[in-house]
Amino acid sequence: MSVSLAVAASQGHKHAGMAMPWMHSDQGAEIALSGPVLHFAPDRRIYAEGDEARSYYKVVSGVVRTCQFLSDGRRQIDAFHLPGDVFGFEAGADHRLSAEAVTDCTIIAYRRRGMESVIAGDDRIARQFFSYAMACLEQTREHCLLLGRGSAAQKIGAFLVEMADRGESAGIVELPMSRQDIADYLGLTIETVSRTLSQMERDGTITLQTTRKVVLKNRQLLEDLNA
Amino acid sequence: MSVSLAVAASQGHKHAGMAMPWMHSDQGAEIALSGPVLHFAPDRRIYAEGDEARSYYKVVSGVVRTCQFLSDGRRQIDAFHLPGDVFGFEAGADHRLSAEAVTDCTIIAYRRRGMESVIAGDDRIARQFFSYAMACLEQTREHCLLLGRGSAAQKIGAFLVEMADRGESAGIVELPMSRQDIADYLGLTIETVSRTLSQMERDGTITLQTTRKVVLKNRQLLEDLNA
DNA sequence: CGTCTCCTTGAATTAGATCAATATGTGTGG
DNA sequence: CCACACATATTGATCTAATTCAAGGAGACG
Repeated sequence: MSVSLAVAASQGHKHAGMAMPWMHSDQGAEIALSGPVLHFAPDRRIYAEGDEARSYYKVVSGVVRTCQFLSDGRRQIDAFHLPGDVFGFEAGADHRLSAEAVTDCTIIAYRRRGMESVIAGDDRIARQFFSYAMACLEQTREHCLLLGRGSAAQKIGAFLVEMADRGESAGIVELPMSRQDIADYLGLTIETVSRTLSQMERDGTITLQTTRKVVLKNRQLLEDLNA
Repeated sequence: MSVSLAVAASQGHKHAGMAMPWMHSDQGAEIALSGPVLHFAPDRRIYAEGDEARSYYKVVSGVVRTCQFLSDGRRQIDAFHLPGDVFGFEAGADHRLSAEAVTDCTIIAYRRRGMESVIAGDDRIARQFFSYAMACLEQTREHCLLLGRGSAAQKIGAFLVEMADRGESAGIVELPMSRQDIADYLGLTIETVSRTLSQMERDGTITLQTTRKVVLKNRQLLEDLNA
């Protein structure tokens, strides 16, 4: 019988190092069986900024966005979370970001209490949590670099390359999110996102098979836009 | 005799919880005696992106900036580190950012080897390292929000409030860094930084006693610019 | 077939960048 | 102390990339 990762974690005896929830392991099925499984329809809120951080989550299928809202109604998307990614992991008592379903999605919740016992009880796991936090930090810094310094073309280029790297097939990028989502991730407007993609298609850098399916005709060119 | 924090850490027996290096404790003197102490003149490099991360550091006096350089010669400053702050802390083998002295400064280096033994040997310390990483993450996300969404006035306003909160005296903000540094932190040009500050002075929001000394006449107004 | 939402395109506007002087320091040597 | 040089900062005049405002299309779905 397959023991729940969350339970294994809270017991703190087992070395679950090979199957930490943020590792996109091949034992997906086992992990999928292990925790409380939740479903969300597009644009449904998973948790809000300020909610008590009782759990953290792993995406099984679909896509989740984590974001902050500003008083003027604008939104900054911090990250898109694809299957295998973990989100909602907090040091403090509350969530600092909101999380919402981008597409229909299935996620597993892990009790946070479990996490803390684990850190107290297992060095290897503690170090992995630490590494995970540092990885997030690095990713966020990369995002800062893009937001602070990039032209629209640089931002879109970097975004497409990022999505290509995270996706299955190398050349064809499926964009599960709307233009508005992309705009809010990159600090642009939907019009600029749309125009930039159109321009790239005219240049022959990409092909837009459908609005949400992009073929990278010249990936090198996209990469060269940045560094 | 006062035991070096770095040594205490590498031995991993003592509970140094109350004096973790990133906590700006009152035992500054003790800590200052404890590690290898280094001095840097303004604009001197402390380490470069890609250097092996043998140590992490704590600012004793002066100010340090951590930054990334782009191929086109531009620079994104990730953070300014004031006395008491820790920087150069990495999960991986290498530094992902460069660190440079903004002003004349004194810093303490902590052997990284120590850190790892500590994490392995002491749960409380492991958790504090984790918390530190998460705190950095939160700060970086805040920075993203500013970079992605702010107008020049919002960025400068937030920056002044941030500096005011971190500094000694509430109303008067000493800016140890150049306009170029501020520009590279906020994703602006020096001209825009200068113009925005001048405009704020004309509005009566601030007074520029000297170019590096700002009086916040109406802090509330600066805060309201953002959220 | 119509309605709704999302996306694209066009024209006008603007915030910030860029280019170009000028000014304000700040330190150095006479 | 002054005079000079050099770095840093301010200010002004354009320029431009991206936003805003305003229509149109293109799919999805009942």
